[in-house]
Amino acid sequence: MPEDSTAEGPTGAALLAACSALANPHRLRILGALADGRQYVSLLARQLGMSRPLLHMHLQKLQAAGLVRGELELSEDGRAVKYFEAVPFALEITPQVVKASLPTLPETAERTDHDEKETEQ
Amino acid sequence: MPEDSTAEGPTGAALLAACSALANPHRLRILGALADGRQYVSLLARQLGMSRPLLHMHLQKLQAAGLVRGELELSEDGRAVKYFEAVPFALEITPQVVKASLPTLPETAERTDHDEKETEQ
DNA sequence: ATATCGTGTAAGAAAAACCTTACATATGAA
DNA sequence: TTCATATGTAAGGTTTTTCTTACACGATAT
Repeated sequence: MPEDSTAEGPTGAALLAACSALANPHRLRILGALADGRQYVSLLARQLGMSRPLLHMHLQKLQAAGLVRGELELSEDGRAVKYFEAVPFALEITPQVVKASLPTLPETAERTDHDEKETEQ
Repeated sequence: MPEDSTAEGPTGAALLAACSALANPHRLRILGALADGRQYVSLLARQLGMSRPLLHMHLQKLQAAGLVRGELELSEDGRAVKYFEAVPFALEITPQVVKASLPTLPETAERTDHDEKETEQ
C-alpha cells in the first residue's frame, strides 16, 4: 500500500472555510483571474463586470479562507491601491481527507457519546 | 518543469457543485462517516445525531455533486433499505485548476468582451 | 473648488440555504 | 389490528448569503 500516513491534511475548520469560499461562481472567477498575477480591486471589478463593493465582499471571504492575500500599497502618484494575489495553495480532497479532518471541525456540538446504547447495525 | 499539460481538471460546473456540497459541516461529517464503509440512512441519522429528513436533504446534495452514491436494496426481512457510500473521488484544487475550469463555468453571463476599450492597467 | 481616481463600509432588500414538523407509503412482528 | 421498522417528501419558518445603493475618506489634477 502506497499510503503515507504522515501526509498532513487540512483541519476541519480550514477545509470548511476553503470549500465555502470556493462555493460561489464569482469567487471562482476572482481566484481564476488572480491565478497568474496580482491585480488591484477597482480594475479587477471592471474586468470581471461586477460592482466594487461586491468584489470587496468576495475578496474578504477568499482572504479569510487563506486562498487570497491582499496588500495595500501607495502608487507612484500617491493614491492608495490595494493589490490582491492568489495564495499558491494545493488542496487535495478525498473522502479519507474529509474523515481525517473531522476531529478539528468545531461546529454543531461534538457528538458527546453519552446515550449511545448499542446503536450499531 | 514537472508540468503535465494533459492533466485533466474538473469542469467549472463540477468544481462548483463539489465545493458547494462540501461547504457545510454536516455534509463533511456525512462524507467522513461514509469514507470507510456504506451505511443506510436511518442508522446514519442516529449515528450523526441529526433528523432523518435533514440527512436526506444533505445526502441529495452530496449525490447531486457526485461525491456520494445511493442504492436501494431489500434486506433479508423484506424492508426497503437505502445504502449510501462515498464515491472514491480525488479532487485537487489549486488556483491554476480553478482558472482552467472557468470556461466550463455556466452561471452569470459570460463576459461578452464588447465594451472593453483599453481597460488594461 | 470640483472632478477623478483609489480606498472602505453600513443599511436593507432579495435570494438561497437550512432545518423542523408533519404527513404518506410499505413491510414484518406481536 | 397495532407497533415498530424502513422509505420519501411537502409545507413553512428561520437563518445565512448575496447584492445594491449610498455614504465616507484621501490624494492628484484641472
